[in-house]
Amino acid sequence: MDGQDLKRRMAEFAGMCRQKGVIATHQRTEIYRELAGSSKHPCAEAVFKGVKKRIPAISLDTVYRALRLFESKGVISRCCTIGDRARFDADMGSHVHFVCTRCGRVLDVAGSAPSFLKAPPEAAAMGAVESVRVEVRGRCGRCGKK
Amino acid sequence: MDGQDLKRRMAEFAGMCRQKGVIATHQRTEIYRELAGSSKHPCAEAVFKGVKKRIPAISLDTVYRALRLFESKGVISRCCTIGDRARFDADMGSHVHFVCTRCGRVLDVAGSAPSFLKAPPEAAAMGAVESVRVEVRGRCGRCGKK
DNA sequence: AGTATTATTACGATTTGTTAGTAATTATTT
DNA sequence: AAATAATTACTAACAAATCGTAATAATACT
Repeated sequence: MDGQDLKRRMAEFAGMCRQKGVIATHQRTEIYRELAGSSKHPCAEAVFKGVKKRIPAISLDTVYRALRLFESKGVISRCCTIGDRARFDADMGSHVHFVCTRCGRVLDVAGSAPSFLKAPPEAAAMGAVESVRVEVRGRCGRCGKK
Repeated sequence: MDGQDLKRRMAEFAGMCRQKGVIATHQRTEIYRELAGSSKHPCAEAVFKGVKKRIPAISLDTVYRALRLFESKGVISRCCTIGDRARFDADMGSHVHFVCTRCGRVLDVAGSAPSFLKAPPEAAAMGAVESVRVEVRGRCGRCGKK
């Protein structure tokens, strides 16, 4: 995620908020920026720490509220739970995650074939599919070297 | 899961415990049986309630400890988190889950094509893959009829 | 078999992630 | 600029999960 990408994401954020009736306050904008500017799929606490550098008076509670609001409006997604902390992702496009079972890092798998992101027909027969989540678990490169 | 299947699973459990140095105590055996005998992917509390019928004095803490131990030894897996409760699965084979976003049910998707359970090559390049988890989210048949 | 040793269980108390109530603050409307 | 509505920050609460520990059960040893 370079500066250009982030800029585009922030513009999209403003548009989504307008469209979905979410007031893009200063705090919420910075919370989103923290999430969109990171490739770490951070937990609420990590987002809080990051935003705090720019808005020292922000409260953890506001971060939780904003993340929950964003999620309910489809602006971000709760991508997985590592340990017992929920991790978030500003990228709403279909993609695969690599989750390291040792260090807990969540990495984006670039350019995954679309076949991995379609629901199998047997699942489609079970109900109305809304989304498909593919998570590859294993030991990441950094943890691999024992 | 019929009686025959459960019986086979319990035998496999004994073998896995022996192999992995886990003492198969009475409590642990019943905890595993509760999980393997259910197709509901229960949370810790639900396992506790089930086992309690057979071992009234069992404590919730013992259930948590056993589930954590089993997970760390690869005997069971924590399949997902619904609401804020972790759900568990005794089936360690690759399979797809259908998670109902309305009622929280977690259903097994039978007979999914193996292509859905293979890691994409891009992911395999990122580290040592241990498992692939596919979660289809949507409204289940029961919740579908409004 | 009986004793020593080690591991597990149950209990209670704690910790921790997350949510809720509310007064003060900020943004929006008139 | 005053009034109205929404959001924020604070504190407290809640619930899932964990930890310390004494009692208990299981294993190893002789």
